[in-house]
This record gives sequence, structure tokens and C-alpha cells, in this order.
Amino acid sequence: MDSDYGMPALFIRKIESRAHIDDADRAAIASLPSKLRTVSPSTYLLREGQTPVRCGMVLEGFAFRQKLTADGNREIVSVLIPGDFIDLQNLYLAQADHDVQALTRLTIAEFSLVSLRDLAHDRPAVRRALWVDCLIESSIYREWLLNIGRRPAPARLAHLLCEFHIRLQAAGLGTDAGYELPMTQEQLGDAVGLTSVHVNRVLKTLERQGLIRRAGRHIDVTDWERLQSAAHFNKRYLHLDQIAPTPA
Amino acid sequence: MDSDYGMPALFIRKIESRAHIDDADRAAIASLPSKLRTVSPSTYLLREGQTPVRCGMVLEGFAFRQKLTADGNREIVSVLIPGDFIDLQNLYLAQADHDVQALTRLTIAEFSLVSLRDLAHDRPAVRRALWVDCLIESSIYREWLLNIGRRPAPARLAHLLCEFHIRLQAAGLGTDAGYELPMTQEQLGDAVGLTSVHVNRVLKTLERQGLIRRAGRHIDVTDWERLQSAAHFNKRYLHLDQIAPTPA
DNA sequence: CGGATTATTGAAAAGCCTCAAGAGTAGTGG
DNA sequence: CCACTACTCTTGAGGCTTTTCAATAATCCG
Repeated sequence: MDSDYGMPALFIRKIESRAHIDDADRAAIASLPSKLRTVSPSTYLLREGQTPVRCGMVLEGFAFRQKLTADGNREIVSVLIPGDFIDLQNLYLAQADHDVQALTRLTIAEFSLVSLRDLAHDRPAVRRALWVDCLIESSIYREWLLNIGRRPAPARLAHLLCEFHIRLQAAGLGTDAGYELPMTQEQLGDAVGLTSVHVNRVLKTLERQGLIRRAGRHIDVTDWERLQSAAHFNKRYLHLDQIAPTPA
Repeated sequence: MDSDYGMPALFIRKIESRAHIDDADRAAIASLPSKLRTVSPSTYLLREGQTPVRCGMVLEGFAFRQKLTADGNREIVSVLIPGDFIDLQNLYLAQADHDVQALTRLTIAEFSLVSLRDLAHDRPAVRRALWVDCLIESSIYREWLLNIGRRPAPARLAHLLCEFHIRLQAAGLGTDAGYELPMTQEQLGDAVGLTSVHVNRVLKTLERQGLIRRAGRHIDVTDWERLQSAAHFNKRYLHLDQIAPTPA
């Protein structure tokens, strides 16, 4: 029921990447009551239609947001990595409009919505960081819309791989050389609006062209330049430079 | 340079639809310095890469957000109707990640980002409403991702038509019977990830099936029930019932 | 080790796109 | 007010990307 482990370190790191905060802000975050929870793959953390009373952050592992059509087709609209908020939108929206599901074995920190609202109310800098986080999420949605709506399958998948590469590096996971991507090809397809069969063929093409190499669920980025240009990837939409680096 | 006309009426109406506010909030909004501007169709209100210093709201007419791929393909990621904020994301993001362009002749109210930030800082209820507005925009992006990623062309277009129907009615424009949709078929295609040729064929099919009738840029919804079911449309994602109706 | 899930591959079909041309519509200037 | 021009809409034909269906191989998990 208290702060330890990845929380509040990851929380503070996330907030610091979104706004300048001071020691009082850090103290307020550190004293935010939180509860660790570990769940197995496929566990639902949130279901469409629910009225949640808690909000969580991914500490270890991966999760994803999904929406389903009435006839059962799935679209994965976000992939959550360590440091990402699971359901910040529930801070002020009464009803969940999508599901969140664990992709891997997952450790999360949970806070009550009330205490998080209080934190946002009392600490303007933290509030701003949370808001910025929501805005960046919006920006990523816009880029995904462009990706799915207007890029052919090879560029679309290459773009997704580029995004993971950058985001995982920014989160301190993965290296220049590559990263773990614990998604099945069916899930990849659901994230970019393709079928798993086509994902398989396109990935093999990217591999044959020497842009990536795959080993199980590990992606080696063998030619970052060409991978980016195949995707027409530009990381601006991730707003990583949102604030100036904190002074020494 | 001051409040008149649609501003602040529309602004207040929007805020009231997102959170409960009191008379002091209303007064603060009313005293927000604003400037009216009217622009012709296709005018850019915001360009990707810019660092904006103002924020606007649509008062009359329509606008849209777009993103372009490096090879020139366009995706329209939002359509803005009267009462919508044009660039609320610039409140806290330094650099624009997309363009906003006038769809029709357009009248907007412009505020300085500084004064809007001050308003958000001083008036918690207004701030909450603005935040909620950002969150609802995110929810719409998620639904569009599902729509473009996983629905076939007829359902996809039907869904877009349903959304406009509901949003325009909520904004007091359009009736049960139908509405003006001042978009070319090419723009519709860019909004749902299809070509204008295919949009044309699909619209004619929807018309032949008796779901809609078209006259120029006017859409008559001749069978709302069947249009919704063709789209598997569920308006939950619009979060229209975000707050309880204001007490009498 | 055995069962289930995931990855891979082929063949055929479907949906959507491209190209192209003609018809309608709207805006502009004389 | 008409004619001209530029869009926009419409339609056809053909092609290409992606899907569907299906079967086998590989991998994961208990």
C-alpha cells in the first residue's frame, strides 16, 4: 500500500519528462498511496463500459488498449510500455470507451482516482505533466490514423517498428541494436489494420531487404536508416523534446 | 478584441457540456480577451512544426486536422464543427504535429495561449472542462482507429455519417432529418482512408439501400436505424453524457 | 512429452485502387 | 448575365494489394 520498487521512481521520471517539477512535487508524488499488482498475460485491466475508481501505471511488462467492432473485429489502438499510464483518461471521464489488457506478465502500480485528482489539483506542475501526457497520447493517435489510413502495409509495419524502437529506448529498454517485442503477428496485425498472414509476409520481406532481423519475439534493427525511410518515420509526433533537459 | 457574437456564448456552452461551472467561471470566460477572425476555405489555421501563441475556437463553419505522409498522401484525422477548439493541444505542447485547415468559410475566436493558460490555472472547473475536452478528442481518435483499421468501406463511411449526425445535432446544427456536410468526396476519402472513387461508389450504394439521400453536400438520413446498424455505430465514445444535465 | 498456440506458405478470391474519360456544378471575369 | 474554367462527381475497365481459406511446421507451456 505504499511507495517502493519502481513506483515512485518511474512515476517521477515520467512526470519529469513532461514538465519541470520541484522537490515539493516529487515529495507529493512519493507520498501518493499506491498498490502494486502483478497480473498474467491477457488479464483485463479495464473493460469498456466500466466506471473505474483506480488509475494505474505500467511498471514492468507490456499492455495494450483495444476496441472491438460489434462483429468481433479487434483494433489495438495503443501499446503501453513501462512508465505509461494505463487509464489516465478515467481521471475525468466517467465511462471507459475501450479495454486495456495485459500483453505479457505485468506489474502495475495502482492509485485511487481521488488521490490522483488531488495531486493534480494541488501540484500545478504535476498536473501540467499529466495533461501533457494526455496530449502526447493524442498525437500518437493522430500519427497512427495517418499510418493506418494512408500507408501501404510495408511502410505501416516499418513505422510501428520504428515507433517501438524510439519509445523503448526513451524508456531505457532496448538498445540501438534492437528490442523485445512481445506481440504475436496477429496482435501486430490488429495494431496496424492488417491480417496476421499479411503481417507475416511483410515482416519476412522487411527481413529479406535487410532492414530487420527477427529471432522469436526479438527485433534486431539491422539498418535503422533504411527502416526509417521505408516508413517515412519522423519522431516529431512523440514530442520527446517536450521540455528542456533539467538543468544540472 | 473583446467578447461578443458567438464568443463567449459558444465557449461557455462548450465548457458547460464538459463540467459544472459557476457564475464566477462564466464571468472569467466572458472576460477572456478574444479576437474574431474570418477566413476563406482552405486557409491554414495551423501548420505542422509551428510554435503557436494563440488558440482558437470554431464559431461558424467547418475545419479539419490533417497529417501528410512524406510522399504526399493526406489523412484527415478530425473534422471540427462550431464549438470545437482548434488547437487546445498547443496549450502545453510546444510544436504542432499536424495542420489545421478551413473546410468552409470560417469564423473563429482567437485567444492568447497565455490568457487561456491563466484561465485554466485560476478556474479549476474550467480547467477540468478543457481537460475533458482533450480526453474526448482522444476517445474519438480511438474510435476512428477502429473504424479505419477494422471496418469495411461501407460500414466505415456509414460510421462517419452517423458521427456527424450526432455531433451536429448536439451542437444544435442539423436536424433529425439530416445535415449539411460540406466535404468533397475526396476529403471524405481522406477522412476514412479510402479513395474518392471508392467513396463515390459506396455512397451511391448506401443511397440505393435507402439509408441516406444526397443532394449536393446535403445528407438526408432516411433510415437512421439501418444507417447505425450498417455502421455498428454506438455513440458511447462521444461521451456526450459526460456530466449530468445542469439542475434547473 | 503432449496439446495448444503461433508462424509459415500456397492458392484463389475479394475489395479497393488506378487510370481514364465524360458529365455536372460552381465560381469568375468580361 | 453569360461564357469560361476549374473543380467535383460519376462510371467503366483492369490491376494490385490484401484477405480468406487451408494445411503444415515450429514453438511455447505445463
